[in-house]
Amino acid sequence: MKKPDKALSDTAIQILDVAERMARQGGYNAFSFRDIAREIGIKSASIHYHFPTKEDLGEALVERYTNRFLDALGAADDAEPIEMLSRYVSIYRAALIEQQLMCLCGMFGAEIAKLPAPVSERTRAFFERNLEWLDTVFKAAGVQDPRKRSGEVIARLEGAMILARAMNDMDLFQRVTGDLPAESLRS
Amino acid sequence: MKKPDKALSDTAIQILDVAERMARQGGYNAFSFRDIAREIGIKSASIHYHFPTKEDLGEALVERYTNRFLDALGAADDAEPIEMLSRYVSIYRAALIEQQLMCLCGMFGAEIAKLPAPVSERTRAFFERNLEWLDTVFKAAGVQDPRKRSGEVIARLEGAMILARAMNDMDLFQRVTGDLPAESLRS
DNA sequence: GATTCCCTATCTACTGATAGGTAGATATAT
DNA sequence: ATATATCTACCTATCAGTAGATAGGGAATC
Repeated sequence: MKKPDKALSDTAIQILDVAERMARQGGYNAFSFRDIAREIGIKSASIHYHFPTKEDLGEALVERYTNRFLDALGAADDAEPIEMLSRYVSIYRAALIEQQLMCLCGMFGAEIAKLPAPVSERTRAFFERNLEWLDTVFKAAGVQDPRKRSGEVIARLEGAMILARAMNDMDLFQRVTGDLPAESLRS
Repeated sequence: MKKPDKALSDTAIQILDVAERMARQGGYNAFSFRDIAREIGIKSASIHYHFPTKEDLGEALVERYTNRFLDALGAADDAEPIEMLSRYVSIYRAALIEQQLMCLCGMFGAEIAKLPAPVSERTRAFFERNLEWLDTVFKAAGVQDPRKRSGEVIARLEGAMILARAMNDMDLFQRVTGDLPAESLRS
């Protein structure tokens, strides 16, 4: 029997979906209550019922994104390190290629100096938990300085998303990250 | 005898300086004519005299940033590849550590889907010229698939800036990019 | 030498649009 | 009756952008 902390209403989910897409296209200042409301066919005042302030909405956005991300990753010891790293890369690739969107936390990470504190803290937590997950994988693989490797992996993936989108060349993401799993396990 | 295309007035330079800092902190929507004007002690209407629209200001921002960046890089064959790559990394490091700012084009690259076309085009041109510069270095070093290596270098540096800022841990940038010059020249 | 004209650069005052946010009425369903 | 969810109507602040007045400095003309 599942017992979610708070069950989100359909409307709340719609709001999050639309806001997430807008945020992942243009950043924290690129989604507005009015735009979201217009797209899902309600009034902007109604959004405040579900998310009292924009800060709250931003927090909920990062929270859901982080949970989904970690869910998709699964346990860091589910399989061999090389396979776990391939899975890690494929999640970024899917976001870029299939959704045609930037990573939400990559976007917010770039803007972090101007985000409301609760949002920036959750963004930091996203990266912290990703680093920990990767650390576990690299430790299992017996590499030196796992934290360094973990940072390299995240940096290359976030940077590759930006570069591929800026160059409007999604193949570039594949070229830049294709060998990442094997390379990052080299001693 | 130097003959600059257009000499920028002191005020125009001040506007660009303030706008660049704001943009590199929070993105394209994080600088406003009013904020810039307030900081340099003029009225926002006066900014329109120097830069008619925000789009024009954004373009000028990326243009100046790109020119300065390429100037700092110098010719790609100035020295040995390993030295040129070290120089490349050090320019990013200086921006992050000394200025405490994100790369302007890394920021705009993330937001590229929502930028005015002239700004996004110039942002793309920044990366194109950076890739070309790195290609030249890697070709001189005789590595295979220079474009792939160039993409990896840019991706790792832009991503490392985001990660270090998000984690509020500037040493992380150093750890993630410290070996980059030597590593990227390995066959 | 004084006057006229023009260019640069700024100002005041304004516009219409949009931002996030609030109060309170209303409808629906349990 | 109460809780949920939405609405209308409004607020203040800010956004980019415009029109037109003003001031100062040359340079050319008288």
